[in-house]
Amino acid sequence: MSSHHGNLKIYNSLSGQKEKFEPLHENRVGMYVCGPTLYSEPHMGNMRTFINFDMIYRYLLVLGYQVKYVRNITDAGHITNSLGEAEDSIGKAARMEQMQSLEIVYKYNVKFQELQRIYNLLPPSIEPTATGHIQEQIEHIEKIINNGFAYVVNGSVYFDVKKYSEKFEYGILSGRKVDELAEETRTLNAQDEKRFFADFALWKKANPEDMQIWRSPWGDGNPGWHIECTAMSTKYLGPHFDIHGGGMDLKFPHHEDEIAQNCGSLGCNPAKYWMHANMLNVNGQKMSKSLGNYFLPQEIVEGSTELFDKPYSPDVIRFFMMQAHYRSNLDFTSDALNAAEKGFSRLSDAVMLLDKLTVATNSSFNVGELVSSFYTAMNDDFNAPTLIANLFEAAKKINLINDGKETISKDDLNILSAHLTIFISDVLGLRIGTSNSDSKLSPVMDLVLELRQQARENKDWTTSDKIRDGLAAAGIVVKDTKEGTSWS
RNA sequence: GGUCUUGUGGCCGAGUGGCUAGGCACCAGUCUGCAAAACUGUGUACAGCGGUUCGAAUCCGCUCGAGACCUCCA
Repeated sequence: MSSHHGNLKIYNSLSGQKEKFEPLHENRVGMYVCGPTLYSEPHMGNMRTFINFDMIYRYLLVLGYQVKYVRNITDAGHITNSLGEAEDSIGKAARMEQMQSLEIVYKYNVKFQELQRIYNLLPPSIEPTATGHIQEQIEHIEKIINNGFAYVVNGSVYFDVKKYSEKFEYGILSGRKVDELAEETRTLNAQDEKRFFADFALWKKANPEDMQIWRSPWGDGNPGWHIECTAMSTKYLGPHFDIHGGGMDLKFPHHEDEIAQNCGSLGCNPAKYWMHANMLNVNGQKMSKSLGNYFLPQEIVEGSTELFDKPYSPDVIRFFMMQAHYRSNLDFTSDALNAAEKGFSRLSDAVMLLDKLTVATNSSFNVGELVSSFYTAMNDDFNAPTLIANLFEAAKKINLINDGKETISKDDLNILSAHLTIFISDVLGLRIGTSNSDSKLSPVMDLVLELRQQARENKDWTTSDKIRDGLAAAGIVVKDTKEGTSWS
C-alpha cells in the first residue's frame, strides 16, 4: 500500500538495538500487548503504555499491514505480595468493596472501555480474558511438565528454572544470570515449596478464602501470573509471532518468564521483536499506586486532581505524550502540559486553515519532501516527537501560504492535506476542530460577530471591545484576520 | 549490592561524529483601531574531567547526579 512500507525499524529489547522490521508473514503482523489487571481503575501511567501501543498499532495500519492486535485483560490469577505470600489482588479488592470477583472485574472493565473511548484508542482485534482461557493455561502447564521444566508440590506447580537453564538461557531478555540469582537465596524460607529462588508458580493451590477457584489435574487452584499470556498469545497468534509489547516494568520477571514458559512448552521465544514502553513520572518518580503519586485519566480531563489547577482535554494529553518518545521517561508537570496545550492549538489552527488556502499554479517549496519526512520520523522506531517537529514545519508553511509568502499548487495541497490527516488523526490519534461544531451556538456566534463588525465599522471601539471581552470571559476567543473574524 | 537506562539552553523534548530539531516562555520588529493570531529576526544547550579523531552532545574511560527493575505494578 505505502511505498514506505519496508523501511520501518524497531528497537528490539532482546538485542538492545534498532532492527529492520521484517514480519514473519509478508504484509501481516501479529502483536500481543500486556493489558490491565482489573482490580482497580487504570491510572494515567497505565494509560501511557496503552496510548503508545495504540500509536504503534495505528502506524502499522497506515503502512498497510494487516495487523492482528491482541491485548489481554487480566481478570484472574495468583499474585504474591511483598511478603512472598500468595494473594489474589482481585479477590482482595472484591472483599474490600464487598462484591464478587466478577463484579469487580466487570466494573473496572466498563471503566477501562470508557477510558479507551475518551482517549481515542482503537479497539484491539481481540481482548481475551484470563478466566476465559483456563483450559488453555492448564494444557500449557501440562506440556511444560511433560518437557521436564516444571514440578508439582502439594497441588501447586512450579517452573524449574535450573532445569530450564540447562537447555535454554534464562534471563535472555532482562540480562539476568541464573548464577547471580542464586546468590539471592535470602527470601527462600523453610516453608517455601520452591526448589530454587527463581522458580515461579504456574499453578497455585487454592486457599480456603479464595473467591475464584478452578479445577485442574493438580487439584483446585489458580493459574500463575505469567501463564495466561503464554496461553492466549499462542491461541490467537501462534507459538511465534512478530511483536510482544508491554510496560518497561514487566520486562522482569513477567516477560522473562513468558519466554521461559513458551520455550519450555513450545521450544521457542514467543516473539521476534520485544517492545517496552517507558514509565510515566510525576516529579521525577514513577507513577505508582504504592507511592500515591498517581491520578486517574478521568481526573485530569475533569480537572479534579490536586496536582493540576485546570483540566486538559484528552487530545492535549495525547499530544503531550506523543511529544516524548515511547522509550523515554516522561514527566507530568503543569508547565509542560500548558506548553503542549498551546502547541497543539497552534497545530490545529494551521490544519483548519487548509480548506481556506488559495492555490497557485506552482508550489514554492517541496511538498513531497515534507510529507516524506513524516514517514522517515515514524520509520525510525516510531519517533513521534520528530514527526511532530516535522508537522510544525508543515504548519509554518501553511501559515506562510495564508500570508501570501509561499505558494502551493492544487495537487500539492491535496497531498499535504491528506497526509496531515493521516499522521495527525490516523497515526497520532488526535482529533482536530471538534470543539466549535456546536450547531446551536454557531448561528448565535454569527449574529454576535456581525453586530461587533458593525460596531467596528462605525469605529465604536467601546462596543466592539465589550463584545470581545465578554466572549473571552465565556471562554470564547475572537480573532480578527484579513479574511474576517473567527472564534474558538 | 546486582542488571539496565539516563543527565541537552528559562521549561519540556528530538538528535544518524561535521550541516537550524521542534514546542512553550522571553526580547525586538511587521501587521492591526487596540488586542489576539500569524509572520520575521535574536539564544555562545549539550553534568564534570580525561581520551580517540582533522572534527564529539553523539565513540571510550573515570567521577558526580537521577531513575527503573531485582517483591505486585503499564
